[in-house]
Amino acid sequence: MRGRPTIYEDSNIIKKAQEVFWQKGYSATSLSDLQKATGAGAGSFYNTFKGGKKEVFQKAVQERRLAFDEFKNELNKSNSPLELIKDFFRSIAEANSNEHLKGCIIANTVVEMTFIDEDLENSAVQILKEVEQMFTEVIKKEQQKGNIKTQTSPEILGKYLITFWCGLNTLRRMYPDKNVLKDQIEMQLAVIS
Amino acid sequence: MRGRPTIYEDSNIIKKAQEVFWQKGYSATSLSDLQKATGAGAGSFYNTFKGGKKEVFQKAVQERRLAFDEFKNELNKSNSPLELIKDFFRSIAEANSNEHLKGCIIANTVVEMTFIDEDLENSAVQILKEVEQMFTEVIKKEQQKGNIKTQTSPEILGKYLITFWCGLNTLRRMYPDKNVLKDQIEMQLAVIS
DNA sequence: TTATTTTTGTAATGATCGATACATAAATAA
DNA sequence: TTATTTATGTATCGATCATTACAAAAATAA
Repeated sequence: MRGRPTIYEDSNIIKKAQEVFWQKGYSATSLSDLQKATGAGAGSFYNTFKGGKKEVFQKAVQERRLAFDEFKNELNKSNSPLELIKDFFRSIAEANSNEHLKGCIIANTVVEMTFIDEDLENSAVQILKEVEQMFTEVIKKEQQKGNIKTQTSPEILGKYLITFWCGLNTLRRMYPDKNVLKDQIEMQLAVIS
Repeated sequence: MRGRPTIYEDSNIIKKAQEVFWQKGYSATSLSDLQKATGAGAGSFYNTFKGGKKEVFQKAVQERRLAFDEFKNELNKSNSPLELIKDFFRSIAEANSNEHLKGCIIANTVVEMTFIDEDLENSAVQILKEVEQMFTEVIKKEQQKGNIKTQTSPEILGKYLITFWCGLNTLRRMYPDKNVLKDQIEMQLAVIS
């Protein structure tokens, strides 16, 4: 392959940019912020991402979806998928204060981008709906197996969990405290049993 | 009183500015946006609000708190405060699509401002905590009266309701649909009974 | 009337915004 | 070596940012 070798790998730029976007959101993050965080100058940045700031944000969001896909794979292999979901929620309480304050980049994006950028808004909403559907499917199966007593429909329970996830996204900022969150998460998960 | 008469009333500027902030958030709202929305030019704007954009945002948020105070007063006069709270949540489903997409300006602010402006973040968090406390107090009283069977502590149930409120803030954007939201709200309120 | 006070409208400020232009560096292909 | 290709660093773009400066407008007080 010809040409000067790349020193700023795409994936690394996205990773570093994601950290800034996650904390500051889309609008409040400047190109200058991204250049400082990634080390890449404007030349490299726009050579790699013709779509500029928006393209990098999209890719940072999509990168986050990969983590979700991975979790979904684990769910499919698991014998107790509901317990895996519950443990995922429980693990949130164990995060450090900075992670609490950052919250979920997808949920943050839905709140921030509604009247700002339709594309970014839609792709974030889409991901949340996929997560919701994952919840719903697991609940449906577990209900059929008799592992869940509640007769509430899996659709409503799935929406209950995604609503909880989004609510937790704010509660964590109000109380970035392990003990508070732990009790709260346990109480809310008890609804699905 | 001396001097040229005011044609842009403070309260009116705040009201108009609030509408823009509510939709677009703090960072994405420009002074130009505010001037278009309020009609007031830079002269009037900075003559009235020395603190500029931030001061107006603060006042727009505090104005919203008044609505909360009013509700709190109604709660204190009510014989069935819990039902009043539940009806408040139920009324959310009846909002129009634009209102769903706007969500709650206080909850939005907590998500947006975390790493951006400590003052604005803190005042929004403060308001949510006061709402939570209102929930908690009502639940405590109703439990003592025997109107709530659940033995879960009022503190956890209060946090449950504020978490629901914040979760609903995102769910409404995913599904700005009366029927979806109605069922969801009813299910979540059933936990407090 | 004249002086004083306050609000308003407009022009300008310097800073920063996201993005582009372009020369140079650094590799491979011919 | 020389030509070609790609990435990088830097200068700069016009636009917009939040804010300030300032003169004119419009009222009351003297």
